[in-house]
Amino acid sequence: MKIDPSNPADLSAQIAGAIRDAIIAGTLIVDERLPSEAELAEQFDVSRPTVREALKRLAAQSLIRTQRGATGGAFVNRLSFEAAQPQQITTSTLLLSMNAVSFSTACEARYALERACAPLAAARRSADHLATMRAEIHRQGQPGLTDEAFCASDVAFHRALVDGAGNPVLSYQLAGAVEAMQPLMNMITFTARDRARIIDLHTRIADAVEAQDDAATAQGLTALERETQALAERVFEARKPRS
Amino acid sequence: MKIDPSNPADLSAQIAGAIRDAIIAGTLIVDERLPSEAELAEQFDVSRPTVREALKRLAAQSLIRTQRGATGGAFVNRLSFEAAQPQQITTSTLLLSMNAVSFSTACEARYALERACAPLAAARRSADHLATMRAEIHRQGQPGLTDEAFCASDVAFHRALVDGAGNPVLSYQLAGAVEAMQPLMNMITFTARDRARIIDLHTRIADAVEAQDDAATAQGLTALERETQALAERVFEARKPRS
DNA sequence: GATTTTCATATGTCTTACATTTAATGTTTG
DNA sequence: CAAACATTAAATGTAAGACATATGAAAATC
Repeated sequence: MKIDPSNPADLSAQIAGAIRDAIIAGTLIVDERLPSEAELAEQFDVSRPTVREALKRLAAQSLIRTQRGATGGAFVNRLSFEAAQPQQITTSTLLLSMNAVSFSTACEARYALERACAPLAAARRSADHLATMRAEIHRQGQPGLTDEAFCASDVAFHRALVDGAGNPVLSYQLAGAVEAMQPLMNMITFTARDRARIIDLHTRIADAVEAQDDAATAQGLTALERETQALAERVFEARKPRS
Repeated sequence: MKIDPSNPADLSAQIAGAIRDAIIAGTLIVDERLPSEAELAEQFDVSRPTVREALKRLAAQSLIRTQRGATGGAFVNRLSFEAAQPQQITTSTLLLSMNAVSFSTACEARYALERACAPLAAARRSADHLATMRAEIHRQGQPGLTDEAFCASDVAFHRALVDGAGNPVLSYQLAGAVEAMQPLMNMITFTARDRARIIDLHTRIADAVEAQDDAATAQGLTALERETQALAERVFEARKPRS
């Protein structure tokens, strides 16, 4: 692991990159302890603050954790799906909000990905996932629910569907797509009639999953996508004249 | 934006979190300049190194960039799909390698997601994407190609397929799933017969996409998934006795 | 008026120091 | 002898000050 002092890039970035590469290459194993900050500083021939900046960069990506005290130090993290998911969601959310991605594009991606889960979810759905879906449908029908709470419940419903596929890799990838839609959905106001339609489609999807009918599940999702797209179009169209 | 000195968490982590929240909430706009390190240090009542550690955390996530010089400082980044993709790929790769995700699970997720792109890719594929797919198929047939280069070409082929869907959100999400499979695929040795079968299926898929036949595209992907799963099973089975 | 020089400002880095946490070690005491 | 307590050492966390360096803008010069 070497760095180039003549490189215009920050030393801390170079050091972080070198350690990251070592982790990816398997030179550094999970739970292995890195040399102490002082030792790293000597190895790379830089000062301790510079090493610390590099370690913070890695900590921000959950690649390492640090522990104080006598047997403390920096340890290579076992990157878990649970730890990676929040970051994935944050990044996805910012990507949508900063790049003027249209509602339509994001919605298309989300439902395309969910349809990918339909066959697996239909085949493997557990009683647990079904119960969650039913519970969220029930919550969505309660009067006095704010639009925001309705959206949150919608997300929970879809995550239960995705988790029903029983594939952690799928769940991880889709968490970003599903959750990142929430801020966009929150811009929409749902009339009672809108909610009724959505709840109806949710019920149809849950029934299809319970019956292990993958085709019907996919059709339900497609219908829900159409409904959502049309609803968004109506809402955004109605707001346009104001601007 | 406030931090709690009595919080057991690192001050730099708290500061990074506060700034990150401000970016997500829209309090800090894209390309807006943050206060200088010295000013931030005063605002949060911490030292400059602590502020710097916080900024490095944010830089590691591409949320900010820094510039030296008179009009320099830390600026809120417009998070682009191009910048987010490498991180997404790194994370996905590490997730697979560190969590003992089976080849079968990762493969299932990858092909499920790709099938989600099939209808869109069939409908929108451009001459450009088709040309890339054909070129990669041709490359895969060349003699003397190493297994690693064959895998890299395979990834390029599938990325062209995904990009053909013309949805940046989909491309971003799938980049992780497709690229993260490469290290796993690299563990496989491809016989000439294996390669011929895969190239044949690739051709079938490219033909289907060109003909804008979404059903045939999905079927081709399913056949390719079966082929890949069977191949991996054979290879891993053959290696087992050794251990 | 165009070019060069100077200068102010901000980040990048180093040095030193002290605070705090934590486990291991040593010591005292019942 | 054992358990509770105090000590110590090692590591990270934080602070303060200094210097190096890059860079845009203003001032001086031709």
